[in-house]
Parts: sequence; C-alpha cells; structure tokens
Amino acid sequence: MQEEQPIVDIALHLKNHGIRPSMQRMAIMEYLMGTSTHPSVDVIYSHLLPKMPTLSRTTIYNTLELFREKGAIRVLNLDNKITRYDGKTTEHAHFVCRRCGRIYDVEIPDEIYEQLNKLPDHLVEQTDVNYTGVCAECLGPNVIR
Amino acid sequence: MQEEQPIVDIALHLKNHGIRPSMQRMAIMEYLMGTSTHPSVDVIYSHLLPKMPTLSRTTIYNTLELFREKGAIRVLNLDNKITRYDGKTTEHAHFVCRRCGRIYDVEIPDEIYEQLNKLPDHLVEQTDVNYTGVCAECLGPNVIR
DNA sequence: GTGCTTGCAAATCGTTTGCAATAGC
DNA sequence: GCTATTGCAAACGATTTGCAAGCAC
Repeated sequence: MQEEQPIVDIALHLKNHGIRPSMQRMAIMEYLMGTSTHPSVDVIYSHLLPKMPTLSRTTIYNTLELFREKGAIRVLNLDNKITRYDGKTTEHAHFVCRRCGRIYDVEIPDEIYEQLNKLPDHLVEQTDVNYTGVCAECLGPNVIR
Repeated sequence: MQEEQPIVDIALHLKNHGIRPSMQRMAIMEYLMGTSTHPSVDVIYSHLLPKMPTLSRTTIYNTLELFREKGAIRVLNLDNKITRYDGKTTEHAHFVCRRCGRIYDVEIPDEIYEQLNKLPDHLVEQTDVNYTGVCAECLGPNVIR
C-alpha cells in the first residue's frame, strides 16, 4: 500500500532540487511522495508525529514553503479552507469528489495541455485543471452512466 | 467603464435563480455583474459601504453563499488566502498575473472543455481552468514573445 | 405574527511571525 | 563559532457562528 522509498533516494531527490536534506525534510518529502491523498499540513503532522514526537507544525509550514519555492512539490488550491500538497510534479489534473471528499489525480493528454497553454500574449507558467463532481467509487458499481 | 445595470433587471435575475431580492442582494449582484475584477468580500464591502453605511460583512458572506447555492455566481479558488467571486457563470478560465496580481477572464474554445469533460466513470459537475503567469500588460508592449 | 434577512460581537481555525534553542559543518 | 534549521508561543486575519433586532408578506 504505502510505498517504502529508500531514504537515500529521498535525500538525493531533495539535493537535486537544491534542498539540503534534514530528518524533517526527508520525512515530509517521503510521505508526500508515497501517498496520493494530497494531504494538508495537519494530516502530514498527524502522520509523522508518532515517529517524530518533537515535530512542529511550523517546521512543516517552513518546509513546504521551501519545497514549493524549489519546485519540488505542487500546492493545490481546491477550496479556500485547507491548502493541500502534492509530491507529484508532473502535469496532471485533480478531481474533487464532493461525496467522499477525496482528491484523485487525473491524467490529461499532453495535446490538451498544449492547446490550453496556447494563450496569445501571455506568459503561462502554470496551468491548473480542477474538476468537481462525484467519483467512480461514489457513483457505485451498478449505476448506469 | 462600470456598466450601469437597470435595477429591475438585477431583481429579475435574482428571481430567475430562486433568490428573493433585497437591497443588499441586489447591490452585491449588481456589483458582481458590472465588474470583471473578481472581487473579494472586503473589496465588495469597501465598494458598497459608501452607499450602504449599515452594510455588514456578515451579510455579504451570507449573500454570496446563497448566490453560490443557487448557482448565480462562481467561487474562485485561486490562492488559499482570499476567496474571490465571479458574477459571470458561463464557462471560462482565469489567468492570475503574479506581477500585477490581477485576474483576467480567458475564453477557452468549447471543444477543449468538451475534451476535458470526457472523464470516464466520473460525474463531472464543474471544470476549473486556472492559469498563473505574467499578463500581456505586464510583459509590456515591446517585449518579443 | 411568523419566518426570512440583516448585522453586531465573539469565536474559530489555518497560517504566519518573532524569537530563542538546537543542530550541522 | 557561525549559519541554517527547528519549534514554541503569540499574533494575525479571513471566515463562521450565536443571537438579537429589523423587515416583509
């Protein structure tokens, strides 16, 4: 279920983004890369606290901001309440299920992104595609769609 | 510059969405429909206060939530700090200029939305496309792009 | 009068900030 | 030792909530 990433790879991954590794930074990045739940600061905190009892939320905020600056993570603006974080930096969209609240990755063909990014006169640096609706699981197996 | 909408049209517009008109509701909707700046609650408040000195932020929050429920406005999740509101409910994208901070409407061809909305097994209810970058005005007239 | 609407004041809560303690070279 | 990192505690600020006053049919 939870992919075990060798610690050394995480350290290398951070270095490749110009980030000096530390226990906290590696733990946070390891969690982000091993999950696809797009966790919030609080979820990250609760998940890591048992193994790092002295961890503070401030460190998580600091670290995530550093990761964002360095382009090592993506920050999700899906509602205006809770910021969520994504360890997957390759281009993909997000689907928010209003029934179960889960956030799913959605792969979109490259050519659609190419079309989207053809904005005359603008310098496009990031393109976010966010869906809202009801996911396959919540629609159930017997629903005719 | 600022389009003057006849009050009667605003009242009708609200009724068409199942919203009972009131002075406050009409003023808020009139402002939202007459601007393309995607204002926040505070901007709406500051704009309307001179004409409605007893207006409260709470009423604006209540009203915008009502509008959202009834599908009369769109709520923008562009950063996780400030919620912005859009009186234009037809399908269009948003461009956030990180230089000037302005948010521009971007028209996207229907066929791209059609392609985007073809998500197998999912019930797609809303599709948000948000760009971040630098806008034409901030790039300047002499920039070779 | 009854139910909807408004708005004041206080509470809430995710996030930020100031600053002191700690760790790593 | 010096700089970067961590983390506690307090501050901040957008939004929500409780509730009483006002309005409309």
